[in-house]
Formats: sequence, C-alpha cells, structure tokens
Amino acid sequence: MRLMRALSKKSTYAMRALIALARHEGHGPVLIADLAEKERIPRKFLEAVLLELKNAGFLESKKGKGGGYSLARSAAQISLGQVIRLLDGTLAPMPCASERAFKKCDECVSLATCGIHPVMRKVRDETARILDGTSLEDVRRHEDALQRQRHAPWVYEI
Amino acid sequence: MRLMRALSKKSTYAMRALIALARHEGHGPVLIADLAEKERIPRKFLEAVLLELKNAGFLESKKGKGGGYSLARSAAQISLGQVIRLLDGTLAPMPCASERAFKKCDECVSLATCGIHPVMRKVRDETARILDGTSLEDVRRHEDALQRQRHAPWVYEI
DNA sequence: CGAATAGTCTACAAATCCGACAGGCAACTA
DNA sequence: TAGTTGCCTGTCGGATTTGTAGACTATTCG
Repeated sequence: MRLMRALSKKSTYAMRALIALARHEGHGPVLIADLAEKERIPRKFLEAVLLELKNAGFLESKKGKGGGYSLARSAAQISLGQVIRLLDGTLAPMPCASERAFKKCDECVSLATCGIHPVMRKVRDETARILDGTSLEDVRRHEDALQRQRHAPWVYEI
Repeated sequence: MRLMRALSKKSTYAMRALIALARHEGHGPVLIADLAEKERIPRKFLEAVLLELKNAGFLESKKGKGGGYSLARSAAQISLGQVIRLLDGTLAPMPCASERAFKKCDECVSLATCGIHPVMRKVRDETARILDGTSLEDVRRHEDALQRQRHAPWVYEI
C-alpha cells in the first residue's frame, strides 16, 4: 500500500540529530561524522540538514580541529514544530489550512464557502498545539525515562 | 518553499466529488463528466478516483444511458478519515505512528525508547479523532450554512 | 436487435520531488 | 602552514504523483 502524508526524511533526521545534540548539551561541539554514525544518517545528507538548521539559527558550528555542531539555543527553546516547519514547510495537511505557508487551493472556488477547509484547519491547529508544545528537552527527558524503565523493569512490580 | 507531504490531489478530489454526490443524494446518479466539470477535476483522473471509491464500497455505479455514480452509503456514514486512509494510506505523520499501516522506522533502533514516536502518535490520534468524526453530511451541511451566510449578510446585523 | 451511452480497464507519459552522493572550496585551529 | 572540519554546488537515479489516450464492456432504450 502507498503511504503518504509522512514527514520527510529530512525533518526526521533533523529531529534525531537535534535530540542527540540536546543530549550532548554543555559538552562542546559534536562532529557531523559522529552524529551521522550514531543516528545512522547518511553523512552527506546530514551535512545539508545541519547547515539548514544552522542558517535558521537552531545550531552553531565551529570549523577546524575540535569543531562540530552544537545547539545555538537551549533544548527547551526548540520545538518539534519549529523544526518540521523549517524543513517541510508546514504542519497543515493542505496548503490552504496553513498559518504561515498559506496558499489557495487550485480547484477551490471560494475559501469562504469551502467545507473541507475548516476541518483541515482544525487538524492543523491540533497538530501545531502538540508539536509546538513539545521541545527537544521534553523528548530527551522522555527518552531518558523510557530508557530507565527498560533497564529497571522492577518499577512495574509492587 | 517546499511543502510537507500534504494530502494528495487524489484524496482531495475524492472528498470534493463525494461531497458533491452527497449534495445530490436521492436524486439519482451523476455523470463523471458533470462531476468533473463542476468540481474542476481532470476527467480521466476523476474516473480512476471514483473507481477506487466504488471498489472500496463508498460508491455505486450504473452504466448506460441515465447512468452515473451515487453514494453507496448515506453521507452521514462516510467520514473524511475513511476516504483519506483509502487513497493516501494513512493519517499518521510517520509510518511508525500509524494504527493500521504501521511500519517500523528504518533508523529507529528501538520503538520502545523512541521519544519522537509518542508525540507523533498523539498527532495521529488527534487527526483521526477529527477526520473520523467528520462525515460527508457534516461537511455538506456546513457548506450550506456558509452559503446562506454569504448570501444573507444581514444575519450579522442586530 | 443495434446504436448510443457511460462506466471499466490497461498502458503510458510528463512532471516533480526526494534521498543520496561527489568533490572542491573556505575557514579555523594548533 | 598543515591538517581538520564545515560549506557549498551540482548532479543523479528512482519513485511517486498527476494526468492522458484509447480500446473494451455493460446497459439502456428506441
């Protein structure tokens, strides 16, 4: 079956890389190569992603020996929504339902009388609420918790 | 700017066509050609879409003179979610967050410790709640209401 | 019956986009 | 100044989407 409406690899890679960098916060820059290996992301592709994230102000880089990438803001100040919007353009399921990347539908005669539009707008709003409300820090913390649970199954026993 | 995989034209066309048919409920079948013209959908493309909808049980068709397409179930019993799932495969933003079309992420080491997954699952759940909770009938009704408002602006005056 | 109508099926063409890669350049640091 | 590392541009194959063409089949109705 055909799968659609998925996030691109680009934004997926971006989120993974950012979370890895969040986990490394305060310990200096991380090499692209290391990041690529640990997160199993094609190196050259990751380069492009990181560059885009840097140009958007999420990351800062240092060249030369001892260089690499690090977060430009704290992990708590970067939301998944921001990342996805940067790399995929929008959170909305249709261009006409997008807040920042709005574009009128081709066949839609009048936005004012379109019954689909308000539904898609709702979907966009809920999606934005969730993704803008989740920071890299939130994800990192949650992963740590999951990790602990996994290695300490007794927490489920009484 | 690049837009995140939005809904496909296919599912968009499908929704529009179905709503048009919902509006025509009880008045016999509608010609593909008429539907294509009124909804500004490429005729041959629409043919394929309608056929898929028919094979999935949403529509029924009649051949020969006086033939055409009509809804196989009442408009209240067909949700936007069902339509999109049929034509686009899933409502979830990532395959690993899909209920019916689940697929493990390539790079994801362990689903159990992935911090992104539960967030995307939330997005999927909200999306499904909205789209499965909206029927063709709902959309049709809402469009009628919008139409009335538009042609009767005085309703806003006191 | 048989002619007109209208949906069904198969194939394919065009356009777009994505994921990935190569290679050289520029900046930095030791 | 030498080595390291990020920066940038260009390209490429392939998958998917969107749309087109035409022959075929079933149905209706005169």
